[in-house]
Parts: sequence; C-alpha cells; structure tokens
Amino acid sequence: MKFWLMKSEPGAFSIDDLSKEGFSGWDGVRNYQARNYIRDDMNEGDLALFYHSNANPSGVAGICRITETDIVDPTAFDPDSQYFDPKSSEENPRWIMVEVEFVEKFPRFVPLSEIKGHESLSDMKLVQKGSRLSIMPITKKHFQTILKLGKSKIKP
DNA sequence: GCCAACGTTGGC
DNA sequence: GCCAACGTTGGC
Repeated sequence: MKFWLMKSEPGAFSIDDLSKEGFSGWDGVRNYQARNYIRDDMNEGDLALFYHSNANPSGVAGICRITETDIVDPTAFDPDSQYFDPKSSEENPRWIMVEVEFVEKFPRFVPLSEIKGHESLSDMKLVQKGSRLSIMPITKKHFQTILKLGKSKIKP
C-alpha cells in the first residue's frame, strides 16, 4: 500500500464535504505530473492525507482512502466546468481521476506551519521550495508522523 | 491582493 | 528544440 497527500481548496471541496458525502470523485486534476502519479502509481486501498490548500490556515485536515482508479474525468468535456479542457476528447481523454472514500477527520487539524517546523517532515515534497504539486506520494513515516500530530485514531 | 515559482504555449 | 511570454498555484 502507498501513501499520498492530496490538496483541495476547502472552499471548493473540504474534508467536511467528503464526510457528508462519504465518497467523491477527485476531479479537476490538470497537471501532468499529478496525473501521472495517479495513473501509474495510485492503487485501490491506498491512503491519502486530505490537505486544505489556500486556506486559513492551510494544512492536513484528515484522511481518505482510494476506492477506484483510472476513471476518465468527465469535467474535462463539460464546457461549463471550470476544469473544461478542449484538448481532451471522449475518444482520447487526457485527464483521469480517482474515487475516494472518507476515512477520518483529524481530531486536531495539522497546520502547514507545524509540518514546516517538524524536523522529520522537512523532506516532504509539500514543503520543498517551489513545489506546487496537488497530488504527491509520501512515505509511510511521513504519513504516520502527521497522523500522530493530528491525534488520529487510525493505525495503518 | 501580491508575487515567487513553476508549467505550458507557441513563434521561430 | 529553444525560450520568452503568459497563466496558474498557493502561501502569506
């Protein structure tokens, strides 16, 4: 099993939204590196940190689980969607998504400042200079360290 | 709202 | 294939 960090702007989709809905397609990924990660390396059953970006404060809000991979992202074909991409066609889809399932909202939100200040988390892609990836792999150690900071009840 | 960092586009 | 211009991300 692999471990991931997935960013979402809470104004668009937050951990509370996922908690209410239970499951959700993770649509709108429009970055090739992030897409390649989900296409090539993400598997059903993987666990991901749910990260709130562009938030006050930004940070990790909880955990979700990957329940399905390699789904064609339908928002790319929708001219009314903010994720519309005229270069993607149903015959030759460019963007894919995964489905995730709510696992847990952390009892304690883990702000970015705390991740930045934590010695053993300094090699996460998240805190490396200039990194803006919206989906990135993380190590089991990073995952467990952040679970601890969030006072998670999950034991992966 | 600012702006640094990075990705993408398109002319050549 | 290079690279300048432009667009986007995302913390602050």
